[in-house]
Amino acid sequence: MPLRAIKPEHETRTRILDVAEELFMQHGFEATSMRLLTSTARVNLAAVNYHFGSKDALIEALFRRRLDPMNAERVAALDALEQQAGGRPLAPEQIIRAFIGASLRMTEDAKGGGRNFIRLLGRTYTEPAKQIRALIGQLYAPAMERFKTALAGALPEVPLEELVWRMHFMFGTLSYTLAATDTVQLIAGCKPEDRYDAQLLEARLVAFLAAGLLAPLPQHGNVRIAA
Amino acid sequence: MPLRAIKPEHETRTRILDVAEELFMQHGFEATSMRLLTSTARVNLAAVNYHFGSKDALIEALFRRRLDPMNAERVAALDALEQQAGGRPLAPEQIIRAFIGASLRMTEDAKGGGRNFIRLLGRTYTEPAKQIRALIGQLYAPAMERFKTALAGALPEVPLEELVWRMHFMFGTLSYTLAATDTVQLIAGCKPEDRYDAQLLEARLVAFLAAGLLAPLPQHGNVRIAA
DNA sequence: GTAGGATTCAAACGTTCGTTTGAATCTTGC
DNA sequence: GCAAGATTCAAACGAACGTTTGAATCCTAC
Repeated sequence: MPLRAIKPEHETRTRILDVAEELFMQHGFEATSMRLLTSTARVNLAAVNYHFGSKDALIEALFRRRLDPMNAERVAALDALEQQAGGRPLAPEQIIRAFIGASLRMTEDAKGGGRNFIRLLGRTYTEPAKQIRALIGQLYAPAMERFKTALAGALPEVPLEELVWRMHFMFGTLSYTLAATDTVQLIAGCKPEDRYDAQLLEARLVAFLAAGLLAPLPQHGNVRIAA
Repeated sequence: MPLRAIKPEHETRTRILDVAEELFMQHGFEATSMRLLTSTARVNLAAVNYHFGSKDALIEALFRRRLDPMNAERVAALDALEQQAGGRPLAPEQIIRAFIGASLRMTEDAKGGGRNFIRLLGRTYTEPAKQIRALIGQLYAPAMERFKTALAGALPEVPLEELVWRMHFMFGTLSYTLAATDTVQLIAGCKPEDRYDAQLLEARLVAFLAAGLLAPLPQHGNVRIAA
């Protein structure tokens, strides 16, 4: 067979994962049937159950394939920053870039399906199914802890409890921005292609988030003071 | 029938809507079957189709019931602010409070189901089904335009294109914060009851968002300058 | 009290779902 | 080149889905 160049190691598995990323992003988990998925991927209906075990296991494999490297990249970026700073405290902007950069870079990977995954991921934080949220949380936890420590060092004047909330806000801004595809156009008629000028979007996000993280502490009538 | 105090006008309709709010929030639209819904609401299986026409029409009625008053409240709050300001420009914090106040007040309505709705709404911005997103956008559009104008007046130094993105970020922060129920606990072990101290949460959100909206304009290597 | 519209009811409709099965086919190691 | 494992295939499984039906029941107005 001279035409077959190289034998793909796990061609069926990979093709299922790629198509699942796209269809789950377009229609959601529940609304994507195995029949549509397997026919789109040009594999047999039973292939998903053979290679992954079940639809749920496919979803889990899908997240693990992307999320582990992405969070590893985040932590590595943070490590590099801290090493080259040599003990000096990092600027919050640097930490923010280390965090959001991995996501933004993946949105530029339209060909490889990375963009599909990022948009799928953004909507999954609010996914109803508990097990999916639990998986996401589990895959994120180590990187989260790492960034919490880093931000606490960069923002010593922000109490830890407040910082946790601000990280939460940051997380929300990022995931919503990357996941919502058309809602933004309802706020205003922005040219859709701007969304994928990742460089400009990153600058906008960093400016907004850095200001938010560094905001003066909130004053509230409640006498509860951060410990 | 002395025991029946008052005849509820649309008891079945209302009970279906209330239960739908709760179940859709817990399990999502697709995963909530009509059989579970109607049996939980203690109505006949055919009641949804009789009173609403279909499951999709029920979803639409559910959003209309809450979203129209909520956005009307937002606009009214903004009107009141501008009237009492008498021509003087508003502070961004005031506008933010007018926008997020309606949502936060509804999260305190645990009894009436408002909290269910807010959490459901937050996850619906990224809902896969196009028709649902379109409905949400349509119901939001007038209030959005109103707040865009108000913020543009309060932030004259922010170019309109940048402002639209920052509103987008604000929207994401709010919806994610109100929708995500347990993801925050993965960032850090924050006491869950804090989430529903609406007063404290509002102060935190306003501080974060006001700083973000007022942030210095982003500098990016790209020479594209806001028009 | 009785006609007539509104509502509720149990039952069934046809469809689609995720998964399983067992044989057929391909791939690999010797 | 052949046994053995890995993979693919067509077909079917039982269950659950949203919706429809037509009779039964309730409510209201006269």
